[in-house]
Amino acid sequence: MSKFYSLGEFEIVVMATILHVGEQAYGTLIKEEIAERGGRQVSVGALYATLSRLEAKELLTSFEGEPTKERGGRAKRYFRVTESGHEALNKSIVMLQSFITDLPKFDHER
Amino acid sequence: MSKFYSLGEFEIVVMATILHVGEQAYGTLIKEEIAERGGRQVSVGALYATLSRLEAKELLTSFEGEPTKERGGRAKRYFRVTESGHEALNKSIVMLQSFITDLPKFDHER
DNA sequence: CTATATATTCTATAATGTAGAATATATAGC
DNA sequence: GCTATATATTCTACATTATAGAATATATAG
Repeated sequence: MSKFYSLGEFEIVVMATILHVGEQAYGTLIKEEIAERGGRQVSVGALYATLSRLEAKELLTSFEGEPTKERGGRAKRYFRVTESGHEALNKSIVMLQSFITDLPKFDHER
Repeated sequence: MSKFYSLGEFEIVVMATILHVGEQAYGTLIKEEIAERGGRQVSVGALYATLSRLEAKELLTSFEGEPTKERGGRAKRYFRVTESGHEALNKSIVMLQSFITDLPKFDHER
C-alpha cells in the first residue's frame, strides 16, 4: 500500500529526467540533462535537495558508484525510480495532461 | 518587457482551467472544474491563494461581477488570463512536455 | 430580521523550489 | 608524499508554492 504523493513541477522534471537518462543517472549528469532538455538552469542545491526528498518519499532509491576514472573525484550516487515512484509520476502526468490538452486558443480581445 | 515566471504545478492547473472555463471563470466554478477534470480535491484556501498570487504577478486579472440571481450570496470575482499569463503558461507547458514525452517504459527489474 | 446560500478573504503551516558555499575524494604531476 | 585540480555531493539558508479550514461578506427567501 503505497501512499500517493502529488508531485511538484520540478519533481516531475527530475523523475522524468532520470528515466530518460537511465542507468547512468547520477546527480551531475541529471543536472546537465535537465539544462539541455529543458533549456533551464539548475543549481546543484536545487537538484540534490529534490533528489533527497524524493528518496525520502521512496519514489527514488540510490546507491554509491565508482568515481570517474578519467580524472578522479568523488564517487557518484546513482538514482533509480522505484515502482511507487513510477506510479506517482504517471498519475501526475495523466492529471496534468487532462488540464493542458485541448487548451482553447488565446483570444486577444485587446 | 514581461518578466518570466516559471509556474508551479498547481499554478499550471489553475491557469489552464481558467482557459477551459472561459468567460464564466470565477473562484468557486474554477474549483469545481478542477475537481471534475482532474479528479482532485481543492480547498478554497488553496485555490484563492493561488489566484491572488497569479494576479499579483499579472498573469491573471480579475473584476467584480454580479451575485448569483438564483439564490443570492456574495458577488463573484471573475478571472482572465493576461497576455503574459498566456506566455508563461505556454512556456511552462512546452518545457514540461519536453520532459514527459517519450518517457521510456518502466523496466520491472524485480 | 433571521435563516440560508453563495462566494471570497484571512490566518497558519507544510512542502517544494532555489542558490551557492562548504566539504569530500579521486588522480596527476612533481 | 604533497599540492593542485577535477569531480561530485552535502550543507545551510531562505523564498515561493501548496494546502486547509475558519472567518467574513453579502445576497435572497420567507
